Amino acid sequence: MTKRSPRTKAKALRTPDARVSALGIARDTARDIERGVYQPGARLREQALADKFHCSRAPVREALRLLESQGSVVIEPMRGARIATPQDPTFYEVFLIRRALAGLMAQQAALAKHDEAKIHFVAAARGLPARARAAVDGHAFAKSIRKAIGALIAVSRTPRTVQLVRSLTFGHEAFQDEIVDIKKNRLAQANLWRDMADAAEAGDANAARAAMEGIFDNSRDFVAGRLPTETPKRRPTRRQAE
Amino acid sequence: MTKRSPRTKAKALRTPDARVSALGIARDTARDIERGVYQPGARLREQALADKFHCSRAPVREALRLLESQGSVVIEPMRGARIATPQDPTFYEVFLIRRALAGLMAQQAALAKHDEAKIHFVAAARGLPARARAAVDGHAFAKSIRKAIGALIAVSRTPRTVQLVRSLTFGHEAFQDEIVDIKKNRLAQANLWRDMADAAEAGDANAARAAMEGIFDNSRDFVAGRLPTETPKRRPTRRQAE
DNA sequence: CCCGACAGAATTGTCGACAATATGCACCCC
DNA sequence: GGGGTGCATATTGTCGACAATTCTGTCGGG
Repeated sequence: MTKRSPRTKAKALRTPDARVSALGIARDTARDIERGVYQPGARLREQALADKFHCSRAPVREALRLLESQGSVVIEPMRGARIATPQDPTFYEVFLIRRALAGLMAQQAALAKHDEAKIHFVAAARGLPARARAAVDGHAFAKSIRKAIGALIAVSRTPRTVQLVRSLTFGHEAFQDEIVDIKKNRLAQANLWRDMADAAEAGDANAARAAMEGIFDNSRDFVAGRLPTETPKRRPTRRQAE
Repeated sequence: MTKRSPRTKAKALRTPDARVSALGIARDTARDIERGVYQPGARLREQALADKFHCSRAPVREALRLLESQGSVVIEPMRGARIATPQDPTFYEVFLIRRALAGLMAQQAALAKHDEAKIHFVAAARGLPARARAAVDGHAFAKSIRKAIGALIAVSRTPRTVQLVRSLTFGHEAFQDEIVDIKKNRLAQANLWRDMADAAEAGDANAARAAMEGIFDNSRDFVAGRLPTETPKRRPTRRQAE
């Protein structure tokens, strides 16, 4: 007879755009960055973003701080926010860091108990070899890979690691599509994902981590061959606003 | 010609505390957290910090966002900021991340070529067991550990990783001194450092990483055994400010 | 006696405006 | 003509106030 009346009190939001808060702005802007709407190094003026989202500069500032912590934006005191540039001299080191953190995720996924998320991940990873053979180009297969990554994120339960990897992936994910564009790499990576799924189901953390690191090593062989030619080390333009 | 409006060029700082900006507040508060001024889980009310630093709430909010990105503070929407506690889900995850990144550093140290930095690191690490036996308390030994860490940083040549680990060490290094306060742990860690030095000299990256991860696992056993007695996450809704 | 609902207080989210500082441009001197 | 200097503009940092939401203490009913 206990009348469960949750304290939902008719949430009436007056603002026309109900989702224009700091978090929403950060999410939308992050998506824009991911989609390449802004050039690397482009300035993000607070007033412009405030006008775009029909709000004040305060939530925009919060959103920019959030994006900075995510790594996709760099804020310098009194000089504003800019899109982060992958022109770091530590490009290869970032690759190694991502490798280590991804290995941690695989390890945690293997240690996680068997629940629906784990079953989903194992299924997604095991299906990759078949998709690698069926896919005619790298783009379709990359989509499947991203699905498996999403399942891995869900099962590993390592939000901070995911956040860290995201902040470090900027400028690197461009290689991924190229890597799986070669059928040999595609199949090799798919098989490693399958190995990871087997290890995860068996609870073998070391094997899962080794498989994940193998995926990165497979990519590294590809990336290493084309990295040395990249050292522009100059600032092409000064004004890249908007 | 344009109109001439001569203005005062004198730089006059009106505020008595010239360095009370968001960054300064973040740094000072981070130091306070490190020194244990705030209890883990204590709330950080914006107005209280604003009063403390004689400024408005805006820079305080910026500082809190910064501290959140560093992991020493947890912010929940509409519920304010709290000092991060080991009970927070991300605490152990941060520990694992540090473990993975430290393993990467050891790995890179082993792969580095033999130069003066490597010789220095190997010597520093090999000397730890003797120092562990000679040290009468944990504090002296912790100093030797820090020296070895400095040598490892120099030889591994992973500045980005070091920066990342530094940003994640908040609230964790407090345990380190306690861990080496027990002689058994002290000796175990020293021996693992020695193993790491051996592996580094032999160029065995996997062994070096395993030794480093062993050091963290040794610490984890200590931390895990002491955590349940900390705070039982009940409902300590009393005033925990200041 | 315990559970749910209500009102008050406390705290956070957002806003518009002002002050401080960096950037860009024209001018002046060499 | 080139380089340094100073001002005008644009952008960021900060402030005080209001609105929205959550938390706390109290009251009434079963």
